Amino acid sequence: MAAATELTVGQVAMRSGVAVSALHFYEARGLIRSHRTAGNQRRYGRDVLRRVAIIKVAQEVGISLAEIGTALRSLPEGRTPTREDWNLLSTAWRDELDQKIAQLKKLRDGLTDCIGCGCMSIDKCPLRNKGDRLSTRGPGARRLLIER
Amino acid sequence: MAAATELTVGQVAMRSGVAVSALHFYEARGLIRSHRTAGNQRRYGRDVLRRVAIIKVAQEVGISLAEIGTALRSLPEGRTPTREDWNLLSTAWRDELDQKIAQLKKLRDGLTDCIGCGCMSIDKCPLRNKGDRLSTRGPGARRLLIER
DNA sequence: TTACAAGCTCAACTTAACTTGAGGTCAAGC
DNA sequence: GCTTGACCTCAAGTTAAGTTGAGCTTGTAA
Repeated sequence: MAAATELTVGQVAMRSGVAVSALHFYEARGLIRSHRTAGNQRRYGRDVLRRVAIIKVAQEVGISLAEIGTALRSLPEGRTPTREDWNLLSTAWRDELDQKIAQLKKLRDGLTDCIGCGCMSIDKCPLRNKGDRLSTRGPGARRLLIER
Repeated sequence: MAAATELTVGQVAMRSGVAVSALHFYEARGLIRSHRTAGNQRRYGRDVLRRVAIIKVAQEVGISLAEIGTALRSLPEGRTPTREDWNLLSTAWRDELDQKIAQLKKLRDGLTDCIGCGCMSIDKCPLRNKGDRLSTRGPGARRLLIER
């Protein structure tokens, strides 16, 4: 057994709780990186664990992998994320979360107001006409809960 | 021009703001209904506008079409939704919304606590280990923001 | 040295919610 | 009577985030 510093995909999967296939996928998307052994197998530095942790947290916040990738790649020199970097990212993501919460609250309040009114008029219901339209932009599936 | 009571798909699309193809789609999913002219074209009663309005509001709340369909079909006798029905649905959906908001708040508070700590330890970070795991259940795409 | 687990690649499948396109019909004005 | 726009059906495409499987290679423990 070599120095305990290098991890195989299986080990990373185990320790991070994400599937091997997901790690392959993240790598293809440029979210994590590995080098290869002579036999073409992936080996990861320990920093990959922190990266994966960041990815998972960001996903729970509702950030897409594409955005996460952009954020990670925008770190100066593409270096391993430090405490400082994490501060920046988590602050930004917390702000996004705050916005989403605010949006949902607005919607809930509208819904609360509307209970009992039963109007649901296409033209007059405040729920339907107020606020930025989410839909109607380009093809493909819609973002399920909220657009930015 | 016949009595102004019957609407064509195009008219419903216009007045409701959803695409004709989406209306076809909703009909295939059993969310709305139509009858056909001699020439096999769809004609809708005005109640379709209220139904579509309900669908759109529910979607903004983050309810899936499948759940919306179930809710609509569970209305006694499949009748046109009344004020009463709308009350029931909107109350239930508001509660769901409340839960989602609460969940996001928990996440945000965790994120806030973690800012500055920079730990991101897979094993120790409270953000990573606390709370119900969302992922890891069955194949296919994950619900983007929140599982129920 | 021989199993057998763990890796590798690449293509295809999954879900949700629609959209797009092809190929053909219906209706209404000129 | 013909052209034009609105309709119709059905199949296939789109996005996100992975998973699943086939077919083949590595690595390691007995």
